[in-house]
Amino acid sequence: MKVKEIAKALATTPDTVRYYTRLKLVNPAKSDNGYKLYSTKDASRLKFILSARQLGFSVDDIKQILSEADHGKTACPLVRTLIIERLEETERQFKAMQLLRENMTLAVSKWELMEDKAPTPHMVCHLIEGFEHTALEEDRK
Amino acid sequence: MKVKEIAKALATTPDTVRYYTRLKLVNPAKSDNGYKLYSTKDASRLKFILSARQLGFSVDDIKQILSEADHGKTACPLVRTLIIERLEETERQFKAMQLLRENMTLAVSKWELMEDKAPTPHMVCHLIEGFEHTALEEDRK
DNA sequence: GCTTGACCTGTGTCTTAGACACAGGTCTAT
DNA sequence: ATAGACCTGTGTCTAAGACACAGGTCAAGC
Repeated sequence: MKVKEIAKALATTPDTVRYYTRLKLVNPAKSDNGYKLYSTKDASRLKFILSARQLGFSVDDIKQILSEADHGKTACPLVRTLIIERLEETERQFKAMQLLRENMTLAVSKWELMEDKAPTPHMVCHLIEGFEHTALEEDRK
Repeated sequence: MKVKEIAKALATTPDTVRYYTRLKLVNPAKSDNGYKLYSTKDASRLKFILSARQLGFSVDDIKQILSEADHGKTACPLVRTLIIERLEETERQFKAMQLLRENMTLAVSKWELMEDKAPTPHMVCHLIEGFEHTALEEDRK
């Protein structure tokens, strides 16, 4: 399969496939015209990479995992370590997102309340101006 | 105030303050020794920037908002547009995080179940190998 | 045989929001 | 006078691709 074909088969972009190929995470064969030819083995390797990416692993993590696996090691202990790290990181980010979402929703509803008040021109915007203070109050707690 | 002082006062880093200064989001005065001097006006401008960043606005968004405000415009309509975009984006990311979190937790518990099974050496790791399939099954739905 | 268009190649640059490095100038204290 | 802590501007680095560009290759139609 050529790059565009395999990209479509894996529901990703040719650029992404080329990127992983550049990093030598996959090593496709080359036909004599110079085109890269991806085998089904390459395909499952790419599938693995894409899955791991979805799980939040960095490309660098994946590089390590594949490297261990390529040298005959199980890679399970490494994956164990990495996934625990990832899970913690995800949890942290998730909480941050939750907070951000709350803040935004709060900000929007505040802004709706303020909307029909007379605008004070020196404020950049009631909304953020308002949020700013609440944020500071929060900080002081 | 000099850069390190104002950074501490705003609970951020000197590098961040310098970054915003480089982008001309703030324009501190300069003392004759060449040092930048941040006034309380600069401070509240920076506070605004930091708050907006916390709300998920990009630096470029903020640049636009401040530019409108600096030209005497209210900037409220712009902020209205931007915050609605941001909120949608946040919601999207939040759902993605939720899914990622689920996937990871699921993956970890699966992996714990598999742990005492005999390891099959050709697998990179049961965990991801397993996830890969469920992910694919999900995709086919 | 030739052209056109769709594909491929490698390489290089761009993005975000800062972090970090570096060479050199400046302040304060000893 | 000199050490140490600070400042300056400028340049480079990060992650994970996206995009651009110059040139090579293939299949179809004329």
